[in-house]
Amino acid sequence: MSPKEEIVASRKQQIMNSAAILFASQGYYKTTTALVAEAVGVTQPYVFHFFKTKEQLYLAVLDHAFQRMQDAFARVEAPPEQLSEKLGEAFNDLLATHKNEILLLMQSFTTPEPGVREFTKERFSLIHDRIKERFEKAGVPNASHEASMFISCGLIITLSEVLEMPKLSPWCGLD
Amino acid sequence: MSPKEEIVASRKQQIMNSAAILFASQGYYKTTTALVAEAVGVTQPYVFHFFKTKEQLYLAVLDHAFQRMQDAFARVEAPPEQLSEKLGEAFNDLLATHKNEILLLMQSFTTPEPGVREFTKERFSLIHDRIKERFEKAGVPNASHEASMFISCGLIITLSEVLEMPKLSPWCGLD
DNA sequence: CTTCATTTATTTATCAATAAATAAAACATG
DNA sequence: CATGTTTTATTTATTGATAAATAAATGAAG
Repeated sequence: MSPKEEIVASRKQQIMNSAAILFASQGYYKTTTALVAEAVGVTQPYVFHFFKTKEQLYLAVLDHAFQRMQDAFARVEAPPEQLSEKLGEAFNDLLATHKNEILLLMQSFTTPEPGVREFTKERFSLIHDRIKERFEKAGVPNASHEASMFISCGLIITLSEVLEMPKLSPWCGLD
Repeated sequence: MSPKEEIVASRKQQIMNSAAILFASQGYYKTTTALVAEAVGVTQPYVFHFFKTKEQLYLAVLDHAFQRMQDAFARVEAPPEQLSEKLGEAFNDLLATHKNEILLLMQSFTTPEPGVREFTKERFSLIHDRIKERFEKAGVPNASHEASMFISCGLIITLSEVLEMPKLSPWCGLD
């Protein structure tokens, strides 16, 4: 990558980073391309130099977030009886290091843009399948059910973060 | 209620009904006041005769949905060891009879309008407290944790409905 | 009962603001 | 100068909201 390309890549990445923060906290519709541009220190039309449409920008950010999550889970190694716990830890680490992305993807299913729906559905399906596989290979009896419960845990944690209600978090009095 | 008031009330209710359907399936921002009006067969400005702002309409619908849910849970009576199951049944019944409202309120925490956030937070807090109380009175050890898990179950069911992914539902292979 | 007045229900017309997207110009730099 | 980067200027569409007008119903008075 030549130095020139580095700058371009960094601009694009800057835009995606700012977009991730804004989309996560304000959602798809309240996040205007002008706000994203302003956060980066660039003019609004310039955003369209990197992303053909606002939706493309959103999908790019979402894709990145899903990818990071998949990788994090794939990196987990644990004996069968600790698998669930270790996957949970991986999720928590991600929540600590990339909160924006996690909140974004756990909320994305709410964005009623058809393109977003389709993409989100596909990715959630993938995540579920992968987690299920992990449980299956660990010999857990009802792997699909277990995978669903794991994801539902992610959802309630997201809810507790979004509403700033620690008491909603399932590890509230424990851990 | 005089016949005149009945007609007014029915108009208002019609608007709230149509709004519930639209808000649930298209979210807050894609649901325009014009769409709501059209669904009822009324002009767009007339909606503002009943609700001062679009947000007020949304909150009214949301309030109605939360109320119905609270009532449904309050009506549940069960021995301690069946409480969780019976509450779950109540939720499922509601999902069958008032799917729109359930989807709406389980997604509402995603709407970044400050007024909506506050309202949603307050109501989710109430729901959690009530469920927790029920578990406490039933002598369940970790009532708060149990209440959170119950709500998280509602969330994943909603996700599975919104994305039309039955395999995500925790009762997928069972029940 | 009929005529006039008053309220209630509803529409037409329109505003002001916002936001996504396009095109073309300017700027920089190797 | 030539290529890639960034801005200025502008368009077009949408949407929430307001104000004023119309129509229909109700009620009171002669």
